[in-house]
Amino acid sequence: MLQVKRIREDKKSIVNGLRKRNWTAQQIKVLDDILKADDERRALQKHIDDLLAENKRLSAQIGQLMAQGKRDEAEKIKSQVAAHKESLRQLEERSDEVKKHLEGLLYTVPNCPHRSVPKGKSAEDNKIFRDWTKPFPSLPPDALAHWDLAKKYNLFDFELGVKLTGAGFPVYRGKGAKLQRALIQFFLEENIKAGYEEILPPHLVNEDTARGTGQLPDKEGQMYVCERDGLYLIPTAEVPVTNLLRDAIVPERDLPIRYTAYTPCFRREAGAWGAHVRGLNRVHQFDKVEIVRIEHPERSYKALMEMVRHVQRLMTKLELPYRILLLCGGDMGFTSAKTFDFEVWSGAQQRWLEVSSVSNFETFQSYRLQLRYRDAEGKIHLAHTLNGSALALPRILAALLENNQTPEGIRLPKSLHKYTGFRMIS
RNA sequence: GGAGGAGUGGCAGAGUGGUUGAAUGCACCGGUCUUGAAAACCGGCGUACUCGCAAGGGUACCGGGGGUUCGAAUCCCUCCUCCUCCGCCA
Repeated sequence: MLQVKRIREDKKSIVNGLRKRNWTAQQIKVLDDILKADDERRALQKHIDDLLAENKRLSAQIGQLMAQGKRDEAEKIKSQVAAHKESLRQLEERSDEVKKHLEGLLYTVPNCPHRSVPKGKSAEDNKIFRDWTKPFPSLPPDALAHWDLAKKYNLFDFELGVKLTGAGFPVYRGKGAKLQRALIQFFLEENIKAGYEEILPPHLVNEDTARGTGQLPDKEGQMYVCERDGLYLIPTAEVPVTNLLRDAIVPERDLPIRYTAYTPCFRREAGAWGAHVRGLNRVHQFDKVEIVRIEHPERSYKALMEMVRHVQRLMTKLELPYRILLLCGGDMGFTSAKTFDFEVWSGAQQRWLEVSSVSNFETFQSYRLQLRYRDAEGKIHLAHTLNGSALALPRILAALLENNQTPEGIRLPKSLHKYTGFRMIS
């Protein structure tokens, strides 16, 4: 959520940002509605506070009069207070309406893209930040897509998943299951080496937590809900991990705070099914290792690049052809100020698959989370939050299987050997 | 799941209807003293919203929400969490 204060003080840059997200002049007018609603909110608040202050004073007087036995005078003041209370009731009712309205408006405004974010309407306008320049792996003419390789080597099974749960819940087995576990281990170890503290969070979260990172109310339809208990299945580790510091004030010297977490991710993906979703390209439950960073505002963009380089190293160690995209305003997520996407080349499908998204949210999340830090002078500021996948497993697995297939079997990259215990799937 | 007890500032812990945003201690920050440190002493030390150029005000918050009252940390209702006992159980 954007801070109203920022809209008030720096409307011009926000307007520019929204234009990058292809907002029309008509849409941008919501900023004026927000300022208007906030003006009303403040005026009401002032009025309410003044009346409350008056009542407080009068109540103290009543206390004194009672103590002195001046009942009549006390009664007179009581009626005065009663009159104020009636006004207060009305003012508070109106104030609640205005606040709700204001919040509703604020929820519709996405984060303001950083000035380095390119304009653009869709994925086609994303800038290639780093391209793959080497030749792609040469595959045999009868190269199989990962879903066929899975059958051939008995690595995972969608039909069984349907039997147990439904479409999009694969059952991994044998070397497929072990490879999955090895990847998780590999990612976690690499992240820990890079200074991230490992977190193993709950996979179900309450409403406050879902609200903290903006899953509620924005993406309610994307989450699985346990209605009876008021809990949500996490769509990403970002949710529980970033919320660790909800309502917290950390000392400046503790920054940056770096977390990494493996969790399964549950996504309803309502309405997202169509072309290109075969096999592991899109599923309802998948595994992901996430990195989260809480940063000083002055260093968050440096941190973003560090995270990009870190994910890059992971890709290199996995020996996978990849490219990095700098997302344009039109393709960026609602909450992000700047995002880099990583795509891996799927040799058999002959297409790029997104495997990581690394973003700086600046204060968009921390405002709602009330995640702050205290500087050397004791002043409190909102921290910047960043996160990225390092990495999401299914498409990495797909690319590993497809790109490394040989007549003898599937060859695994060296960095994984110590985690898998085998070098080939055959 | 059943019975009982408890939730107060970073921590410990007073406070059961009237100027208590909250005693006291510890921790922390600044100062005096000291060659330095410790001890001792003095002072400071919550967050959010809001008014003000500022100095400085105002309001709210004692697990969450609601209620009673002129007035609530204090009384009532409800939910949550923790502890003890019973039951169940990996």
